[in-house]
Amino acid sequence: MDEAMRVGDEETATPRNGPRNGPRTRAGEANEERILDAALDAFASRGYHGARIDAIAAAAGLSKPNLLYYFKTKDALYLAVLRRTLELWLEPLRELDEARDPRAALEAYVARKLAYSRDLPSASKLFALEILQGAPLLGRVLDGPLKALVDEKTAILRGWIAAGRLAPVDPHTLIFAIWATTQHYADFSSQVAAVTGRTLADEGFFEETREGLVRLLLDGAMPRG
Amino acid sequence: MDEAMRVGDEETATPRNGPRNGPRTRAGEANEERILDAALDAFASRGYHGARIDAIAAAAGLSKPNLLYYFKTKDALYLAVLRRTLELWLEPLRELDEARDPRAALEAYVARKLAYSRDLPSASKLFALEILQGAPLLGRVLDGPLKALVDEKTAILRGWIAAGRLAPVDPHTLIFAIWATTQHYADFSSQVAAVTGRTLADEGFFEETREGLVRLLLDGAMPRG
DNA sequence: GTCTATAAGCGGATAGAC
DNA sequence: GTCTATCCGCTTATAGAC
Repeated sequence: MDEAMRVGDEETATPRNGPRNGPRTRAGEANEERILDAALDAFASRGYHGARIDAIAAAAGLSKPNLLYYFKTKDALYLAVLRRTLELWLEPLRELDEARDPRAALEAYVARKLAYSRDLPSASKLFALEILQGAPLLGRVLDGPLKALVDEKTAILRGWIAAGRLAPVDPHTLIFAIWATTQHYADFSSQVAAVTGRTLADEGFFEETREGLVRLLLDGAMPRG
Repeated sequence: MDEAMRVGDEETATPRNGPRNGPRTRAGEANEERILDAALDAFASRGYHGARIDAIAAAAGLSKPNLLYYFKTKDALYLAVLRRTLELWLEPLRELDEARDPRAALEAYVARKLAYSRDLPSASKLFALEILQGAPLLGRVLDGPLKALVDEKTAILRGWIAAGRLAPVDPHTLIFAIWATTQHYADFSSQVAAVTGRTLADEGFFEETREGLVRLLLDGAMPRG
């Protein structure tokens, strides 16, 4: 993997996510989308090195050379997948709203993140794999935009704590706990399925889990009173 | 990767973890240990396909053919690493003790798991990678020994709930939440470091995190009273 | 047990016709 | 834009001397 070009380096990156800058047809656009979808699944379930471009091409209904017409290298394809998924990944935290009631705001955030784990498990796994391996390509996103966003939101949490509207929990610990618990159901779905026999696709399990996480994170496991 | 032989299939597996059944010297034992240590780091940080056996050999201070004298194939080496780490991984949950006070027992479990994330981050990452990719080799461990262990412990939690010593939280949700939050600091250490600037190796951060997780999981984020 | 040298095969990437 | 055929480097694994 060419680590010289990272996701954060928008200047040095290909201007468009796509492979070429010239004119493109609607059929070409559609192919690109299908390739990116197939690549997301492949990279998420097998990792960068484990993914095979001929398998991605087959899943997208193209030949291997034809895929490489759209994305010149495996690296470029991986980068394009990462970029396309990035905004989606950062977005839920952005919605954490100072103006709302703390309980309602945190409940909504947990629900949003858990729905993301249900609806886009491959995206969650892709970022998990990338970060697990030291975030070679996402590094600058983590200590740039992500850190800035987290700083902004921890300030909101601190304000709530100062106002007595939130218990004096460490804001980073709380945010990490919400990420970890909700993403767990996507990233470790095979383990969750092995232990419980259920997945988030099961609507009842989703609702029980959402309710259970909210109760646990907001009210704790010890009896109140 | 040869998926025909899984970690759970002890019958069909090599009798010893090592490569040969015959006599082995103390130097040979030491080499095996060094290989397994190097292999754990490599597989955890680069994944099965990304790990290179010549790099593992170099890290262990041997030539590549010499490593292959100890472990005939890359697959056998990966399997041996997974087996050696398995017991260590299952052990903390075993210690969750019905006889103890629920609060003390859960505090101890969180502390144990967090210390594991600090002391053996590669082991945590290795299992995370394996489970993330669908647990091709650990599958039978998850729905066998792990499920049995979890069933046993959820029964304890249910007992505590029935006795009013624990709030009515779903036992699976609680166990998953403890796993997810504590393992997060090992598996996503690069993200934690990017956002907070600290790691569990920092004793102050470890203690704050342990305290913070215990407070959050046991007492919740909302003010009591 | 350990090495140097080499075989064997896979998988990313290219050539070039259509 | 899409394909068939092919190249070539890289990595696992083996041969065989020491």
